[in-house]
Amino acid sequence: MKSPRSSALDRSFYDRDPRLVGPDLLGKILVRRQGRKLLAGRIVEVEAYLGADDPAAHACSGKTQRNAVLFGPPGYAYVYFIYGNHYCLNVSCLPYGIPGGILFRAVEPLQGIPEMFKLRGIERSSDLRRLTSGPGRMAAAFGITRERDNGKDLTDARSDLYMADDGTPAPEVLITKRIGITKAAEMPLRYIVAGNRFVSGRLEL
DNA sequence: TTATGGATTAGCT
DNA sequence: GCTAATCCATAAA
Repeated sequence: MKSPRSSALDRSFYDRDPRLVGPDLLGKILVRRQGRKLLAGRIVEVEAYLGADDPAAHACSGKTQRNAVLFGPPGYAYVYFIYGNHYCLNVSCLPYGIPGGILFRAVEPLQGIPEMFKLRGIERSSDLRRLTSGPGRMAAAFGITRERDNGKDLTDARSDLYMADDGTPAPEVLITKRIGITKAAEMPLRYIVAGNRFVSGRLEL
């Protein structure tokens, strides 16, 4: 594995349609520096959210204080709080002024697993699949909050939160309908690594 | 100022 | 499978 500093995904990677960025993010690595610990997970499930054409997207009805990051330059973290309990992590796509983003739904834990269990507040003996499988769980396992991470540049390997490429070959990608939404639920904008057991949904215990 | 409902999860039936 | 928990951004007034 190359050094994390040299392997951060650059801004041009995100400066494209979310429908292209989404599948390309599968197999990449989410890196978090938590104190002296390093947390890392391989991305196995994401969803694309578009702009005005996508009724399910937060950016659908225009720019607001909350969703401003989605309208900003590509490669920045959009973190929102949902259902009174959970944070969700996205990355902005497309150039400044054009909204769009990718929601991170699940990763396969690679490094810092004991720390992740601690951040989740669950026993180390729990099913590993429940650790980072689902947007709320994943955000909690990586200690992600709106206060701490919203608006953060994910292309900066000196940051405590960024995306890395360790050179792993692109995995086989499956495309499905998005999960947990009521509007535009039929749009095929969910991308998962074929056969990976850390993908959220049906496969859980 | 108040009302509404959501890109979820855990826990129970 | 079903639902309560629980916050806050947004819209309506």
